[in-house]
Amino acid sequence: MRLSIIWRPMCPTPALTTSLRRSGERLTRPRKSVAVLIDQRDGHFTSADLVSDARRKGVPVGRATIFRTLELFAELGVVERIDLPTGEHAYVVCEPAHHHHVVCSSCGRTTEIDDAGLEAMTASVEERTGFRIDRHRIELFGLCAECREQDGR
Amino acid sequence: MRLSIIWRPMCPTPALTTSLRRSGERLTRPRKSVAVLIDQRDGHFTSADLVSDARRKGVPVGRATIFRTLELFAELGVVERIDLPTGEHAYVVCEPAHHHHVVCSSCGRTTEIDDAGLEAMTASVEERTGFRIDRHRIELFGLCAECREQDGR
DNA sequence: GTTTTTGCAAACCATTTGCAGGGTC
DNA sequence: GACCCTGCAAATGGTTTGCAAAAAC
Repeated sequence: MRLSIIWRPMCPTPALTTSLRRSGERLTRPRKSVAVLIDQRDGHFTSADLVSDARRKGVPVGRATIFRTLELFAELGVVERIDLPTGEHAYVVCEPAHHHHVVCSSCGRTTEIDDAGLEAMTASVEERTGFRIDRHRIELFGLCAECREQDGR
Repeated sequence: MRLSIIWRPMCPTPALTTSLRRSGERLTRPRKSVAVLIDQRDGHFTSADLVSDARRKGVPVGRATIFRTLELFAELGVVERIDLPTGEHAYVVCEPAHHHHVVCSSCGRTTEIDDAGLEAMTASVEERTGFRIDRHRIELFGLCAECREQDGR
């Protein structure tokens, strides 16, 4: 006798899946699976992380689909691709509106920050350089409060 | 009769080569060649750019050496690796001290900017998030004055 | 029923590495 | 002369792609 195990996706946090619905993208099972895998992550993650998560948990999603779904989520603005200081590419979940992150170098957890004086900064740069700034990449790295406490610093 | 053409490096802008001398690194001909290739560039460039420049100009430098030399220059702080909005990796020449760039999306030229209110920004973020920031990546993209003028905007 | 998405494997591309020979100090 | 650097070609690792089968609308 042979048991076939059907993997059933848990209900993912709405943010990722509703963004699909709202944008008219098809809500397929593999995409839901990727959403679940992302939700089960804490902090930033790489595409390779998701691939191995999927394998380990027996979630039936192909490598290519994970890449394609991450790209899609990035287009929708619900995840963002960031570049770690090491040069690795990683992703973080985020609100479509905000786009700056503080990343903990120890545990990898991220916090979103709002403007935080960016407006003033770009205005100052525009004035002094003659550039007109239209996009930016700002990533801050450091230790979060919890990791600082654990490390006793 | 067969003419063999010996490629002689032009004298590169001091910054790159003196940084080698000063740090005790060997001043080899391939490294000088890479320095020249970089000097002949305007704006940011990729490793692939240098490889094709070298091939086109008949400069005898191996691909691996270009990568190794770029890594070395980056360690010395005379070039910096940046990540373009497209996700491509590129390099820009820079002063060892400053580390923020404004990159023109049209012509690729970069301008270095000093602090520009960053201190205030990180202080504000530290206070509000509990993180202690120890490194950051800040890249601003936009149109430089010249390109704006040409485009009539 | 039409159109989109998936999964696989192969292709691809930038980057790294091992190693023997050559250059620099 | 000792040690470092170079070049080649092969290995690598992440990401993309072509295509037929499967799923979503």
